[in-house]
Amino acid sequence: MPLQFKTPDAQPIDPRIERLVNDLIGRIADKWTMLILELLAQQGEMRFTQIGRAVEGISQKMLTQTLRQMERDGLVQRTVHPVVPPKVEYRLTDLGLTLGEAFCGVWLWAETHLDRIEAARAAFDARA
Amino acid sequence: MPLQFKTPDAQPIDPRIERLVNDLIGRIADKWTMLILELLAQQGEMRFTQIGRAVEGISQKMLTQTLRQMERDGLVQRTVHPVVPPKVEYRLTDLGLTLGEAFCGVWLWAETHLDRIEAARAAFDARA
DNA sequence: AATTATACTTACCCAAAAGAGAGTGACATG
DNA sequence: CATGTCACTCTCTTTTGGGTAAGTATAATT
Repeated sequence: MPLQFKTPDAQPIDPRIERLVNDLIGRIADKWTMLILELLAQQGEMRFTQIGRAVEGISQKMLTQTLRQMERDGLVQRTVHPVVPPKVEYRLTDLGLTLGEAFCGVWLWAETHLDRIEAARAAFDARA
Repeated sequence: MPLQFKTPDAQPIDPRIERLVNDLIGRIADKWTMLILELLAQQGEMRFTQIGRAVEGISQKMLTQTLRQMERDGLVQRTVHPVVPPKVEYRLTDLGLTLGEAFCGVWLWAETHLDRIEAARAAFDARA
């Protein structure tokens, strides 16, 4: 029988909360979500294609999908203006804004430690 | 021709940095990485199977893979004790620790706003 | 002589995620 | 009358993520 990883030997904090938080982190800690969050945090209100152009490499499908998820989670507010051609605007809710602020530290970290990471990688690859 | 998302119309901050940071975020904003980071931040040094038991649902494969990546990025230090049976210990580097701190805000946020998110979801699903 | 323990690696496979590309509706403009 | 715009949606294919199971090495235990 192979290893199984079933019974934890660390202290169980509060399994219910723990699971929910991990679940939430898993959903929010997603590349596109973080990128869009950053963008909207600094740009305010934006339209669909505007976001698409700004977030490099995202496909229409992922854009819609991510935006919908964020809307469902209460992070963005979606405003449809009933005009032709359609005009839909996205902006962070206050909940989204607070998440943006929480992520701020991560961005700063990334910017700050970019070269250390690249150096670490180079070193690692050289060793291997 | 469908939409293309090529030319940004927002101000280009510094495309090189921007790309690198996004890239980095993309690699770090991964479920397992974040979970292991959290774990090591609060537990200090841990062995392979210990981590495996503590991180619920992770398979050996993903554990090794994630740990290797983190090592490569300079986030964890891997110490092999040449004994039999093998003993390998993992701990965060100072770089890893700072990242853990940066993420701390996100965890707090998740814990704090859990119910608002669940409420938002319920409301959204009710509307649809 | 067989089993146990640890920290893996390798091979195989499947399902889910993501990308590419075309299509839609309704009006405005050339 | 054709073309373009916007915010999508739909379908198809490719890529990736990740699970399962087995194998490896070595020494101590039974």
